[in-house]
Amino acid sequence: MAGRLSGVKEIARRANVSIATVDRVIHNRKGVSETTRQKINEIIQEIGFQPNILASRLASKKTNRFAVLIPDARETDYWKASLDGIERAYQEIKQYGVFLDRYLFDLNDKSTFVKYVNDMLKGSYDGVVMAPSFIEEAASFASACADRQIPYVFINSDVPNRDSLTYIGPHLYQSGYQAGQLIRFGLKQGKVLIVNISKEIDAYHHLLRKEEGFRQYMENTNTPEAPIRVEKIDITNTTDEAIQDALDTFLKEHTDIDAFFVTNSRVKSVAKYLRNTARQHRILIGYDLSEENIEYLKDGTIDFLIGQKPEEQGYLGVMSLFQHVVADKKIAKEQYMPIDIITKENFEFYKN
Amino acid sequence: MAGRLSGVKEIARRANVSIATVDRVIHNRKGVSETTRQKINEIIQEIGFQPNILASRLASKKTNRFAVLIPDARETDYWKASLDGIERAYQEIKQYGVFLDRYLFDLNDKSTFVKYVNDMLKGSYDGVVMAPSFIEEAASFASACADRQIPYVFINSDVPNRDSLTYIGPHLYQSGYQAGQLIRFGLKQGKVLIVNISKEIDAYHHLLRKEEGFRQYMENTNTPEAPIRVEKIDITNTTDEAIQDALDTFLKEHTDIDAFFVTNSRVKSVAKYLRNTARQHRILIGYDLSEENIEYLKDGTIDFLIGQKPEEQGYLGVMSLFQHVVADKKIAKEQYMPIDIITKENFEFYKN
DNA sequence: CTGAAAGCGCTTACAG
DNA sequence: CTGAAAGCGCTTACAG
Repeated sequence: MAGRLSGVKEIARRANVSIATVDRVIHNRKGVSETTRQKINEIIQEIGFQPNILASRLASKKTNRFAVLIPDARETDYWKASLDGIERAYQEIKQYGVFLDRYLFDLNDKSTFVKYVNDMLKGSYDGVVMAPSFIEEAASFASACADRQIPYVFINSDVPNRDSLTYIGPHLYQSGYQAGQLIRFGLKQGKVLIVNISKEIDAYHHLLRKEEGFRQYMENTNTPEAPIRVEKIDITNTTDEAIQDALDTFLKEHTDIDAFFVTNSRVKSVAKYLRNTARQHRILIGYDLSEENIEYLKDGTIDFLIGQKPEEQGYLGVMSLFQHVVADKKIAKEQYMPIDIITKENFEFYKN
Repeated sequence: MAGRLSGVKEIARRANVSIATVDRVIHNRKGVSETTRQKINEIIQEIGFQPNILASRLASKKTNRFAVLIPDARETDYWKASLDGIERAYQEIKQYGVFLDRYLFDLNDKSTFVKYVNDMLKGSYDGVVMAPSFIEEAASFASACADRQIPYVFINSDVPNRDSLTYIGPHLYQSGYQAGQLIRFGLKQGKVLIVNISKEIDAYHHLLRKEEGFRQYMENTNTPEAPIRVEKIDITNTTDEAIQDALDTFLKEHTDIDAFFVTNSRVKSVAKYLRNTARQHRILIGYDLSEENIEYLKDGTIDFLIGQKPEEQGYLGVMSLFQHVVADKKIAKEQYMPIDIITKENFEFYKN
């Protein structure tokens, strides 16, 4: 494996000490004289020693327990994909003695989030991955983790001013900015409607960041000859019926909308409306590769979907924890997902 | 790790045999009576035995040697990225006793390809990853590997009718089809020029597949009211000067081109021409996130670049070999890369 | 056909 | 502050 001239045994031989002492130095344990510590460290440098992580985990029998806290997969394709990524990561690392508990809360019931948080704090985990869907509750959970020195990772959305190990998720503002580019490329000039559909205050905050980016793009690129004007509608009753009604009412009054930017995966509801009311094609852009959204992409109602790589988020969430806790590697503070532009023509090549 | 009640020792205890015999059964080695073999297999099923791959590799000291054969990284950003991915994979698997040799041939000198192929055949490798840039030579190399029972993986481009372990790379036809969608979305109607720039017959063949996809999209979506007509130019002298001249000559005669589809990373040369001759913006789409291309994306000369994930290709090439040879996993016959749509607004979130 | 023993590279008590 | 020995779960000769 690592070769016979580069292991702890070789270091011990060169330093004229036992391998136990070498081990102490490698792991910065105390009980070694400064002299021998230095000598050993020099040799480590010299031969470029890299511990054999297989042998290390095998011998130590050390295990780690991680926990993930995300919305229940049954809710949406999005969280299903995230969980898939989590499982994929787990398959890769479980052989290293890592255990993983999954807590799947109900997005419509904040109390399940709180309950699981309490359970998790009792569980004495070595690391946590969470989707901070309920910002305040997540923030206080983060504080509790910090107090207990438990590293935690945010996926999908961030909580400001929390010292997480890393944030893994979309760059919301920039993805709105990207949507702006696509619409301008296809529309040239006219009027576009931003559609925010959400009943959750917490989530609404995220939609606004996308809206900001979108508006900024239009502002930056507008010219007097080819202006694009922006309207917006907030829909807070999220039953499908209510959404259809809200759109109908709005569009009866504003008949000159050429394009729609829906700031989340609810784009399917707008697609449904547009397909039913037909007339002619109008540009429609939204988020996420849910099955329903893809149906509307296929039939041409939706022009573009912006993908946020939920599977990758889940995978990286767990792997980042592993790299940090087990492999002692440096982790980037922010890991923004690519802003995937998905069409009828390329969606088959994106799993999520 | 795997828990004390599920290892070879436990199986041996239950079967009333030694662990050596258990090992023989696990690895289908001969020299075990049918009776004990069955008994052991039953127990393996019963307790759901999964061998500890760490311990296995550690104990066996088995090593594997892989080789990669790709164009020299100095040639282009593209192959630099591919090599990066290969190195990333290698870092992950080297601890399992895998060694990797890199053969970087000169894209402009077929003889270097042939030379390396001969070297590799002498090297008795356990697996090969190659970019079959020279189709015939690659095909005969593939045959030689097959004769020797050496699994081989094609990345970046495929060789028809060869029984590779897997193909990892773009779906050329579909990426051209995707380019068609983008141009129609922005252009609505007019005239588009396909630009093939290549002096290599082998490579030209790939460009044609993209061209086909592009043309098919236009054909499928053309209507009498909003037709898009397609012209094309092949440029086989690939010095920058010659390209500029060829474009200049062509465009003096065809002044009504509204959009350009360049079928490979040479899009930078077309961008240079368009930026220098200015007038007004015309739609320009090409391939690959090279530094130069990104410069033209940033300044607005290029509208879209289609990414082919060279880093990912390199990574998956090596990992597929590892999964097959070391971990004995099933590998999908074709692993098409996503057709990434890259813009000025999202390129920062794509490494390659 | 089968088993006892040594060993992979590292870690962990334990003894000094 | 330091070392000898046992052991992690598996594999590999070697002996019978």
